[in-house]
Amino acid sequence: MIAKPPPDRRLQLDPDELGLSEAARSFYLRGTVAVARGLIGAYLARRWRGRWYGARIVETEAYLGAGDAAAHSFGGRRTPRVEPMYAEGGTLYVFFVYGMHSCVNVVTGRAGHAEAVLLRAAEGPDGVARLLAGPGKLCAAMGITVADSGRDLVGGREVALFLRRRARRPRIGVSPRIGVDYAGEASAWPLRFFDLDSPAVSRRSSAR
DNA sequence: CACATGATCGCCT
DNA sequence: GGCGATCATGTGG
Repeated sequence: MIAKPPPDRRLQLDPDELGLSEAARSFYLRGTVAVARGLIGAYLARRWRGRWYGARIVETEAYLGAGDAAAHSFGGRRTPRVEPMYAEGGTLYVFFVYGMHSCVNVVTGRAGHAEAVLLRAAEGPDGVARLLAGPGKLCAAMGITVADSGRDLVGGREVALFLRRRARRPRIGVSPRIGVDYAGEASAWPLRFFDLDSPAVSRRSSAR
């Protein structure tokens, strides 16, 4: 049996103490851009040996499916790797790139639409932020791998997404997506969202 | 600060 | 056979 990588111990959290409640299915069934914005300030969490580990999401990108040249599902591409993108909103889509990094996405909308939100950075306790600033680093710190691809977040007992009750709306900045220069005009679409007040954003943003 | 490069391999062509 | 939804490190200004 393959051992799953543990999350960073410093990310341990108590959902009750933080005033967190799990996101319902309906959260994921709105437009992808709305979900990408709504995920700023939410907590991605993973259970490991009975305890929760997680961090507050501060940077996301929307990928808009068949019509988006930057999306893995561009043109309706449907392969075993991409298959989870076609599942119901609330499913995880994790892929492996550059021979060494995993990246985690949250699928949005109804099954068959293949849209998703890439989680690019999160904020942890002091000193851990640098570990979470970037999609590959975020996955590594959380211990998330392609073995988690296809998992359902809703009611998930291993990986879950929590919203903060009574949260103030974060101030959100917008810019083009990172690392998709090959995608023609889609590379300029304003689909990256980040918390303007977080020091943990993966790259200091130009756009304000 | 702005590039430039290497590492490393699964996936698609 | 080529390249990528990345990252760390190195160079030069």
